[in-house]
Amino acid sequence: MATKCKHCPLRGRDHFVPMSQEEVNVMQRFKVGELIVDAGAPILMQGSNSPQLFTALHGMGLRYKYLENGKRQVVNFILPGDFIGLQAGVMGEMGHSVEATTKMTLCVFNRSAIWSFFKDNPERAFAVTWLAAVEEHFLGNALATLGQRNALQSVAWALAKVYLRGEQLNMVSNGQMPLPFRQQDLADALGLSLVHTNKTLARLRNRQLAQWSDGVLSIADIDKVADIAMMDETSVPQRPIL
Amino acid sequence: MATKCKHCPLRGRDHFVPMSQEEVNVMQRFKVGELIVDAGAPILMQGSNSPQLFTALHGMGLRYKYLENGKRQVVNFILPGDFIGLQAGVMGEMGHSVEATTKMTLCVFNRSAIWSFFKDNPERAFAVTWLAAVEEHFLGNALATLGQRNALQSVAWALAKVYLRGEQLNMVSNGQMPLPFRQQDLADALGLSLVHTNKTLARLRNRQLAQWSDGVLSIADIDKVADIAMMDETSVPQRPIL
DNA sequence: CGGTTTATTGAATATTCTCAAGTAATGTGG
DNA sequence: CCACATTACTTGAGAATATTCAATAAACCG
Repeated sequence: MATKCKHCPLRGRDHFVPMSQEEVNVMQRFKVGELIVDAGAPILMQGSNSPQLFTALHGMGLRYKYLENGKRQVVNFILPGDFIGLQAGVMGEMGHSVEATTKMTLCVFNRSAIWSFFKDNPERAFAVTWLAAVEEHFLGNALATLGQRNALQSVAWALAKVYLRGEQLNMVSNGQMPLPFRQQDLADALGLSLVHTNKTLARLRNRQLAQWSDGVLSIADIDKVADIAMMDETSVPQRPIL
Repeated sequence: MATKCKHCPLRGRDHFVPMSQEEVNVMQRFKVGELIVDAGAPILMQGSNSPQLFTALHGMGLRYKYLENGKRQVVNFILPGDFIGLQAGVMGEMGHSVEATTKMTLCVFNRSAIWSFFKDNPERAFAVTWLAAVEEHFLGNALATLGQRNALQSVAWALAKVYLRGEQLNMVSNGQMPLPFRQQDLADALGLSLVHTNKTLARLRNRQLAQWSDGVLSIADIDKVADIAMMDETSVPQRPIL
């Protein structure tokens, strides 16, 4: 029923650091099952102390948090290979919520086993830290976007970023990739209003730089978009998977 | 000359997770020296692959990154106990720069030893991951600030946040703590212009909520400030030190 | 004592937001 | 199959928030 780690659909993609046979076996032992959720389903709640950790296998989702005034900050888009629940895993409490945007398949790990996991598998422990560092790196860039880029640069940055991630995951063909989010999700990720996000997307579309409609993102010249976005790193290094 | 880990000035403070004798010994072996830098000195450069990792012992600093257009995003203020260089340590490259704002004393660790450190000391490896998760948690909140709070709420959030950190470090007395940064640093942290930051600070001052001048932050009623800031968590959990 | 940095304030400008209205696509119950 | 509700996207216009420009004051430094 559940996918075997040795047949993990993610491992083949060149974006990920290769795993030894032994590491795959370790992950297989740590994995306690597979979770399939429908679009719209909540996976983790902000403030919760979930007994489970996940790796996204298929589908897409959102990390977000709500403020008291009802405004929502989208922290990141979740794509296959993303690790979910680290904060609860080590600190005991999630700083944000996670929900599925499309139907998703998730690898399920047991939070109570994380300590023995660390003790017995230093390579895997290092991989967990690596992923945390990757996320920290991303959030620093996102912060710079909200703080220092204007709307056009922000939207260009977000689209280019997700496009580059899509490329690494072999989701891009003919300059197109699936991006099944709403404009409101992007607006909440960039701290822009829906209206302004919409108009900014229209500007990029009119300039023939990026088109995003019906859940499909299409970028003809990624370098031009990255240029508008002032992205310093248009290549993304390998990272491990769990 | 160099501070012995067993006499570390940080460990006494109740904010930090206690360390066993054995853990202290491990840190002592991992520690290769102490670095003292003057105010204004660079410590790590964005994009660099530093051979060293640090823990701040005394003094304060800044994490920041520059964009191509010359704008600067301050990612975080560095206070004693902060771990510096994790990204280079695991990914091989820093996503931001670090510089000293005051004279600083830093514990120095050897990056090349990090792997054996992980292998031989799972508890310490777990602590590193914990710190990474704490930073990720903070950055998520910072993102929500830049994205969803207005200037008054943002400034209130930043001041309350640093004040609470100061409390944990026993730096607060009589509602006052040292905060030796410039208004420009705060502005760059919140994605606001210097002028607007200045005027917003004046508003908080006039309302007798928070005063920050001559490098000293003074908050009479932290709950009121946290309230304006819509902070959900006014208590901060313990965390490990390295 | 000039030169530099930091903080402060006013005024004009620009960006972004909110409000409002309308379209298109989809789904539901009668 | 149609009327109606719902959701996502689009566009225009006025309002609010924040930026830029400019000038001044205060503190610090060599």
